[in-house]
Amino acid sequence: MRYWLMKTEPDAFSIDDLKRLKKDAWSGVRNYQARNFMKEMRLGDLVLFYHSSTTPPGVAGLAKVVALAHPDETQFEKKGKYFDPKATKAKPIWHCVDVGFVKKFPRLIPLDELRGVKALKDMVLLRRGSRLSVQPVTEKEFDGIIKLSQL
DNA sequence: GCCAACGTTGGC
DNA sequence: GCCAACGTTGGC
Repeated sequence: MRYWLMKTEPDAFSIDDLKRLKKDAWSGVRNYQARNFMKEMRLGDLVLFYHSSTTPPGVAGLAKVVALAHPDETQFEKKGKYFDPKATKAKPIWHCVDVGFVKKFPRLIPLDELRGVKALKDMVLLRRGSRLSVQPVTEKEFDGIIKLSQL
C-alpha cells in the first residue's frame, strides 16, 4: 500500500463534491510527472485530498484509489479545456485514476501547520516551489497527517 | 540539444 | 493581483 497527495482547487472540485459523487475520475492532469505517479497507483492506495488556492490551503480529507490509471477522456474533448490535439484514442497521452471518497477531516489541516511538524519536514508538498499536483507521501508523513486531523 | 520566451501553478 | 518557481515550446 502506498500513499499519495493530490491537489485540487475546491472551486473546481472539492472534498464535498467527492463525498456527493462517491467517486470520480481524476481527469485534467497535464503534467508528465503527475501522470506517471498516477500510473504507479494501485487499488486501495490512500490519497490525501489537498485544497489549493484557498485561505488557508491545506489537507481537507482522505480518498482512495478505486480504479487504476486509464485514458483521461478529457484529452479527446475538442471543445474542452483539457483537449490535447496530439492525443488519439489509439495512442492516448494522458491517464488518470478514479478516486473514491473515504472521509472529510473534522477540520482542514492548514499548510502552515504542516510546515511546523518535524515528521513532515521532507514532504514533497513543503519543498520550495513544489507545484506537483500528484505527489507520493511516505507512510510516516501519512501517519503524521492522520494524527493531526484528529487533534 | 540549447535556451529564451512563454504559460501555469499556487502561496501570499 | 503579484510573482517566484518551473515545465513546455519552438527557433536555431
